[in-house]
Amino acid sequence: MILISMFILKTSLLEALIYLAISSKSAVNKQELRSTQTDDAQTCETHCLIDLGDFVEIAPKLLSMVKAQQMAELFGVLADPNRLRLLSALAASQELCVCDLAAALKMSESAVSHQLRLLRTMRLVSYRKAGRNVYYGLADSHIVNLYRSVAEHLDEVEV
Amino acid sequence: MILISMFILKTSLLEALIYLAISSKSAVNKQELRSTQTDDAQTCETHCLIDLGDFVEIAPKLLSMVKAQQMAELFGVLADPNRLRLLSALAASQELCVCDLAAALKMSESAVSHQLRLLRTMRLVSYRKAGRNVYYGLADSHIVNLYRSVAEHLDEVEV
DNA sequence: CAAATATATGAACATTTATTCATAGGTATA
DNA sequence: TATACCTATGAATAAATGTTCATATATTTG
Repeated sequence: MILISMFILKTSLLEALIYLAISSKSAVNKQELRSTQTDDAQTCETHCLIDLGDFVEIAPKLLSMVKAQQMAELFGVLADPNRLRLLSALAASQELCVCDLAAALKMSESAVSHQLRLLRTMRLVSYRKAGRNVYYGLADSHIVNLYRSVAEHLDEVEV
Repeated sequence: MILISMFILKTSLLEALIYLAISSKSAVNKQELRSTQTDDAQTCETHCLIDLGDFVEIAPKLLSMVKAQQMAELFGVLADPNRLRLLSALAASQELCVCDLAAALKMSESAVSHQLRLLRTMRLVSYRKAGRNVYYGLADSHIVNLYRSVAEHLDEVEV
């Protein structure tokens, strides 16, 4: 079971999803992790753990605040229907301009632009300016692959 | 490339993430997908697509509103740091009660209870009542597996 | 039975998020 | 150069989200 998921991760595109999560601004992580580890404040009198020693063991396995925040942000990008649809459009075509994306998704051009800015900030989309048009595409990023995997499978199952 | 991701999906836990996304309330999908296909409203005069025919081709590949919404909700569960930390705590131990979770994560018991309710609604956690305590654990869900994949890899990389 | 404990929940509040609206910047075309 | 077009962006508005606070329910213990 563990072996399987390890293997999957090695080959999978999910891999760098995680990479992204920790590579960006993880300078504070270590320090923060430690504090979470040692501090076992308790609000209730009687602990429910079968073995109280477990409490100490669990602490170091907890996601640190910083990591949790980063993972949450990552998943958060994919937690909006319109962003997913934007990605689906970009996955369907090589490049698309704001105007076409807006038309295809029936969103306002402003809304599209705003969301693209977010995706651009997260480095999920590529940006190419040509004349007065700006062409967006999927960046060579792993979240994109995650999305693709999910979307492909979605199609597969639906058929 | 496609082959690879197909294989991954077959074995992967991501698989049913998607399953979940479409299996629940996808009755409206077909109808909705069609409308998205045929309707190519255009807000801009000059399309940026190299080939205008692409526009028609892209439409059917777009995520439908319903699907996008379902996928977004799915990812949304994992888009909160405290929920991720709750999951990490439950992953570290077999079962934990509300009170211990609150203590371990330094959250109020109320906040924990609220979040657990959400996780319970999404069937991500198991619920076992014993006396006046309630023990929560990770359910055998695919979203949980997605989380696990990500979290495991996170550990791996950090070391 | 009364008091204490563990959990759940509704309401209020604060924060975040996504859209729209108005406007500005930059580019092509007349 | 003036005008039209595409995109970007700040501000405002609306909606969703998460926490706290107060309270309710249920169970155990004195």
